[in-house]
Amino acid sequence: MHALNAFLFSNYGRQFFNFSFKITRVKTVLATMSKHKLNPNASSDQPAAKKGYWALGLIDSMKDPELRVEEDDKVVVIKDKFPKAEFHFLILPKLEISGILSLRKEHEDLLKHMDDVAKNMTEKYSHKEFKIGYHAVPNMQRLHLHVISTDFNSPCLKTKVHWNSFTSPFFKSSQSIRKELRENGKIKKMSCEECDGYLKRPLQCHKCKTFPKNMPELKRHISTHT
DNA sequence: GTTCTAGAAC
DNA sequence: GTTCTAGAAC
Repeated sequence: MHALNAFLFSNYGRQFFNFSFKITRVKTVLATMSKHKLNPNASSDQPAAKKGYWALGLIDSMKDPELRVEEDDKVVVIKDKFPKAEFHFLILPKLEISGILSLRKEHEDLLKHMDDVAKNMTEKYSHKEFKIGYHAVPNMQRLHLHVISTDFNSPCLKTKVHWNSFTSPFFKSSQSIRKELRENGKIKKMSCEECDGYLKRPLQCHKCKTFPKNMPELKRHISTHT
């Protein structure tokens, strides 16, 4: 027993566990790859293979009964796994649409339906104010509409990018996306420069003209608005 | 998307 | 010395 303990806490022991941990990760990635059987012909804003297999996480989350809130024949509503506010839902179509850049005229009705489902969710929590929209450049594969309460009170809200992704023009309202699709038949890609500008811009309160100097200060500040 | 952490900022 | 963030790794 002493010998085992000595091994576990020795450098060799640590290295052994590090190694087996890495092997486990490789196995997980391989399992994910075979499970999703990535279709090379599927339309995609940016292939998951290019980003990493974590980008497929939403497709698994849709099936997770722990996260699933409700569904109908066209969409699934889930709780965001790392909510950035007290209420943070995602509405995902059952149809395989990788993201907003894959949207076409034929999806107009689906988007209206997603919007209706979103509004219906907010009515359940009518004491709260919500934002309903899409990230201009999402990291996760599969179209998802964010329904998020504007308290932004959550331990998962940690970084400037988190904040700006919901409070700058990087967050495109469902209304504006639907309008663009209606008028142009597709959604124009936001340039990397424009994205970066929004995501890296200085912190600004979403309700007043306060510019907190860092995240802890921002979180203290926004708590005064509730 | 998150986690981890080096080094910047305080 | 501690807090905070940005960037790499996953």
